[in-house]
Amino acid sequence: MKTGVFIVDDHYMVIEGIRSLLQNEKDIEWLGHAMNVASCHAFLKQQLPDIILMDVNLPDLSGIELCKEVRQLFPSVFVLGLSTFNQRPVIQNMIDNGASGYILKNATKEELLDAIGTVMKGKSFLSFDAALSMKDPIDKAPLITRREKEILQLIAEGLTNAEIGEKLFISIPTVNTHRKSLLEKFGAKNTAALISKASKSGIL
Amino acid sequence: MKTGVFIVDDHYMVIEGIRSLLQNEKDIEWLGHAMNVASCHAFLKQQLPDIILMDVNLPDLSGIELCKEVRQLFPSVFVLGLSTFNQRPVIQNMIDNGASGYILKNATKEELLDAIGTVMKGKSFLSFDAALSMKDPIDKAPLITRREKEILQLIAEGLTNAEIGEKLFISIPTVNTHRKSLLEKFGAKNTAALISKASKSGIL
DNA sequence: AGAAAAATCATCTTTTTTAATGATTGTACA
DNA sequence: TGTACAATCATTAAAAAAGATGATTTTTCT
Repeated sequence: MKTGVFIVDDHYMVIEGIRSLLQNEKDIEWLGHAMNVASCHAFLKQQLPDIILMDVNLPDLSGIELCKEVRQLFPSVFVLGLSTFNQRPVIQNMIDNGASGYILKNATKEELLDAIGTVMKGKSFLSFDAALSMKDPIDKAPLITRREKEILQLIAEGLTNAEIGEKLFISIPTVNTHRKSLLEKFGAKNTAALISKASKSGIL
Repeated sequence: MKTGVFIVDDHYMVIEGIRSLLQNEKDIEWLGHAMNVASCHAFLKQQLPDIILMDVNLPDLSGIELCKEVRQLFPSVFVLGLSTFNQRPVIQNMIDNGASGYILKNATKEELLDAIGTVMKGKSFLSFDAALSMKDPIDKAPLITRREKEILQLIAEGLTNAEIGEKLFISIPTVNTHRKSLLEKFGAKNTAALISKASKSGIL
């Protein structure tokens, strides 16, 4: 019984790379690819793969949503995230939404096969170890609340506390409180460092 | 006479994808790949390719530097940048440093061959058209000076004007002047917006 | 060599952020 | 059902950034 593999990624060369890696594998059947959410939907109406390799950031921006949907509609279909580095928060988000793990785009053929095998056994595959062993510094994003995120985004847009307060119908001191907890949670000395770290960690 | 192609990219799957796309081309000889600047250097000591496909952001962070070096040391070697979207400023930087153009990682086989052919004729290949037709909003980065960039980075790290002045041996008003021209060039209302825009445009 | 751009410094005012403390009201969850 | 935690508001003060103007010295490029 072959494992049906489908891939969703907006980079043709990555699709081609994975296809090339998997094409001679006896246990794997290449079902095709989609380069956006819409065509992935279209495919799933026709046929269900065993596993979907899914880029964590698609042009539609809703890779996380897609993962959630797939897992809800078709619980038998496993999702394995495909990512580059410094996308830890996005990956976490994807796993929270039902992905069975993720694999880095610079993984070797062996790692890829290992990941597919592991996931098909119902286990999860995380290559955090590989990521951690890289020198690339991964700023892990702190957990922030809905309100804090909302305010963080407005700060990044350049609004002052007064403007944010007006927009959200809250007082300036309140905005300030959230701002301070953001600074603390991110370990940032000031707004500049805050926005910089938030950007790097993928929240913005 | 075959065209010798070498690739520098930190994503194994992209390397594999391009190899797979090019392997049956009669006019192209696959010379190998490097996943970082160091091993690219090592290769160039042994053999000179006709064209190097080079990822714009390598783990060493010095893709632009590498491009510059290669073009200076070996003017006969063409460099074609490999990029994803929203990296316009980085690409521009690479072209300013001698790259003959760039191609998106979601390009088709035809586009890739076209790009290689065009570059080998000594022309430049830019897939800006393709990029522009995408809905992905590209924040084009303003041209900033070396000094401004230096200060921008220190601001992003959370240093105050006084600290920056001390570090760079310049006065606080000077730091302020640069800061203001950064705000103006980026069209940002304040530091938060500045860092946010700079991050999005890939400068940080 | 000369023009343009970059980098430097200064003064002064206003606005905004940061810090330090304290307190109340919901609400989710064990 | 009580205990975190989130979200709200307040006061006061110090630090920092932003805005306005003007000027000099280097670099860089043509």
